[in-house]
Amino acid sequence: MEETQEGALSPAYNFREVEEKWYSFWEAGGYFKPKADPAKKPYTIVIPPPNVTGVLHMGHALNNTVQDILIRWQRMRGVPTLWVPGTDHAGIATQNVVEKKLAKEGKSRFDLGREAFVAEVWKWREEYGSTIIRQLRRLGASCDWSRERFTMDEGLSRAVRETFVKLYEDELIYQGHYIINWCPRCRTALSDEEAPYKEVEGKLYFYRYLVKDPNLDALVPDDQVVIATTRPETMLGDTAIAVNPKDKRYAGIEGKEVYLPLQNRKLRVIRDDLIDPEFGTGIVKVTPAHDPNDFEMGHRHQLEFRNVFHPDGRVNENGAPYENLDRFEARKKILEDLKAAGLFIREEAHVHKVPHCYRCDTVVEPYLSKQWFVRMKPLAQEALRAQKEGKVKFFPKRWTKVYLHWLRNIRDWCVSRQIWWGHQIPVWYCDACATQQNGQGGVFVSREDLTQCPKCQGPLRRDEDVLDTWFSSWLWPFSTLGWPDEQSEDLKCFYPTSSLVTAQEILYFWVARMIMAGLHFRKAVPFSQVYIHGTVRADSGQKMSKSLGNAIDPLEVIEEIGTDGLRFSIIMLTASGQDAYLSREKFELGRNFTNKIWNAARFALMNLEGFKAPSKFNLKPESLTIVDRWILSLLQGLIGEMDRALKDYRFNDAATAFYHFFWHQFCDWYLEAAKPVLNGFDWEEKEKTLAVLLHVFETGLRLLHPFMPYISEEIWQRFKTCFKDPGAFGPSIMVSDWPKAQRKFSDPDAERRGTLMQRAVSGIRDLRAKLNIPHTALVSVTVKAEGTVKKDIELMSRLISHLGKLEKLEIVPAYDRDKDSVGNVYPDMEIYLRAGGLVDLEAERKKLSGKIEETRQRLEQLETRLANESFVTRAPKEIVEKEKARCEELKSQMASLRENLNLFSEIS
RNA sequence: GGGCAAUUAGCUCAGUUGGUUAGAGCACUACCUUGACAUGGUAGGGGUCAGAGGUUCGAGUCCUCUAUUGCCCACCA
Repeated sequence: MEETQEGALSPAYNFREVEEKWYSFWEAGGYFKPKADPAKKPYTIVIPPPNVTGVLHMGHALNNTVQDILIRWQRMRGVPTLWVPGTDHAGIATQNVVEKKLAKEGKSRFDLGREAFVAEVWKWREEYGSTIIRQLRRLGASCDWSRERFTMDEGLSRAVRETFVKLYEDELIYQGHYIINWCPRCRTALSDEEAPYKEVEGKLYFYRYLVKDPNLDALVPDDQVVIATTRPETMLGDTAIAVNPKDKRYAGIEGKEVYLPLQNRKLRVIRDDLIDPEFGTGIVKVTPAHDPNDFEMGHRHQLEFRNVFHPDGRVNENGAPYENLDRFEARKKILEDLKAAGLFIREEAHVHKVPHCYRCDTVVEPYLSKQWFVRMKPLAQEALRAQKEGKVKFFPKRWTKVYLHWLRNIRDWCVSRQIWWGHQIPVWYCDACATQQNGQGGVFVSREDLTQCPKCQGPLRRDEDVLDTWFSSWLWPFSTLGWPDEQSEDLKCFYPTSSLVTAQEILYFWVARMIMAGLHFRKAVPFSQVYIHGTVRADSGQKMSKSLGNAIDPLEVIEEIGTDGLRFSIIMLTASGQDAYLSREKFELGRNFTNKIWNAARFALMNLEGFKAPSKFNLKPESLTIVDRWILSLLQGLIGEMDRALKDYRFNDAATAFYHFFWHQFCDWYLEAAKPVLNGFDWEEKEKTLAVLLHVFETGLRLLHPFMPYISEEIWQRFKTCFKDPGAFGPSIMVSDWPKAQRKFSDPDAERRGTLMQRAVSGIRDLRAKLNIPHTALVSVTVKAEGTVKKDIELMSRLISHLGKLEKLEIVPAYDRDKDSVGNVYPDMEIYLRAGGLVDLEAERKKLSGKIEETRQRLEQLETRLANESFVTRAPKEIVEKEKARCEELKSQMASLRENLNLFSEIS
């Protein structure tokens, strides 16, 4: 850092250098690691592990800044603090990335084979997987990097294996045929949460099915049997048609022999409550293998399940003559053929919702296949019980209801995925033993890899599938701490963790499942508080995302204005739990504030040159001026407010409180008032002012540190040299004490008087500005005030240089204004400025009349209220007293205003 | 269809259990390069708190309804 001769800081703040310097300093000092103290309950956060494929976006920036604030705050409070970092293997996402890379080389994963492909993914992870970790450091995250975990590392793999086996033993995991969401592109199953519905403008097609005409002994189109569908291609898998049992229109329909067009297959005719007679024609084609509702009907009525698609979405042999056509090609062809056969009636525009793959946006196909499921009801029951006992608190509270609703309506979780990157399912099959125990004989679930059948020693076949990514994520709060090793020190010490900070999108995916896993495997909720912050959106209201091109890259912002500026902006702009709408310009807030702090520090250090204060602030309030007592009292209030806000996860309130205090009280008023003292020659006064200034600034830096870690450290380190015993402050601000409010400096009277002083000064400035009196021109001011007010204003007027030049300041108990005066009238003071011939009498008179009218109305309101008996008897006493006093004030104010108005009238 | 939010200054949003004259940032207007800071200072303008009713001595705040917007959930083929 370049320094001027006077020893002040260089004018421009070199955040790049500062940030790099202090982050390595902290890490080298081991401050990110928990300081063990058996007497204290630790504070722990596990990071929501970002995808290894990820790059830091604004959502991460917000999420991790919040966590870092909590961690730094608790650490400074003296609590042993642990923030566990790590990354998620992100099954499909990562596999996609590597597959894309291979595609550029003209290869597919099938060319490599499973083993080589997985090796390729690991290689990719070694090379690029640490990008986001590096970026988290750049953000200032004070994670304990020595405990960094990865959802596929050895320990976590063991946890996953243990979990699967345990669930199997508890009969909470089973294999079943089910309609699942199938992505034909990714060729894997998706959970309901991974297949969000999107509104699509489709078509509803109407066409006739066939019946057998006994007279002709031939199939003919039937005008009675007309169905409506959005997906004609699935008719290849139809095995029935259905109508509502109460639908009178189709009374005789069961008597008909109905046949499927194009394939001329006979269909059953069933009646089912599910059918809405109002929709379409009231007749539904039933495709049990390709629609979730039809699947259920299929079971109810013992229908045939006829699968007509290959896993990649092409029609299979059951769909002849459309075999090998893509599903959408088949749709076209089938419609053409229906038209050619004269069966087609019409089509309607129809907007409906269609599930899409959340990774690749392909239309998801409901697909009948064999998958592994976790039975969720019993797990949800445990979670519901825990919630009843108030074990987990959500911030903001409204998420509790959303969470409970989901738990109460929970459905089984399909955990198998047909991809290669992930935890392979620990299940082995022995074909030889398969026929025993009703076909359940050949299935072996094991903690250890099996090489031969435990029963017949024959060859085994391992289940090809891997587990859903969330199957490792839901164990994260304890798998990262050493589980399943119950003797792990970390597990004993840090589980359950304290807070979980996350976005609303993964409440079901992750938060709810973690709670269930924690309760089931560890008999304790994984964390006691969940803070759910808002989504970061672009100014337009859209979600910020790279694909929409509206993303603001946090790293670019950091390059431009520094980490502290980014952190402060994003926190101050995000109300607790509300979505944040960000644009490039909004970060100017943080940039400007950084600049302000830096310059205030330059000013302070310039003045502190050569000054040495005792490490403990030991001045007595009685020995200080009203200005000192005022700022000290505000400081105590700030500490209280920030503590309350942080406890309630109201980070923006904490940030705003600090911002307002530092800029608009400390800089605008205290530093300005300090200037004349610091430039004066009263050494005793000067020393006291410096001590207060240093104390307030240093305390402020500690309050600021969780929000803006770098600049607070940089300035704090420089301030340290201004103390007689710098060692008393410890090596770094991040391990210094979080400020505690000191009651002896809390002084409501000083605060009241301070406000009054500010008003007097502003009032005088206002008059100057209105009359356009240049700064250098002498003016004479008369203030009507008494008692301490008089003294305070005298003091303030001496201190604030921005008042401009005063010829004379008179503070008098009463004032007869003359024709050259112009005034500001407040409830507790009147300020007049003698300004030669500058006064516009007419305007002044108007202004005064307005004020009188305003005051009269308010007085009237108050008097009516006070006349109201129920107000006097029911309202709290202090409110009534206040109103009474206010009435008196207004009365005298009115009298004085009238007097002045009369004066004006006399003059003219 | 059900649920949850939101609606306050030109814009983006605060407003903790109801209690003096509803706040901030940005934008705007005027003046100011004064020895920390023009990424700044000083002062100012701008709001029938979405609408209607109700509870209360008193409502931006509580209740009901309406309107608009957003999000989540749900089996409309």
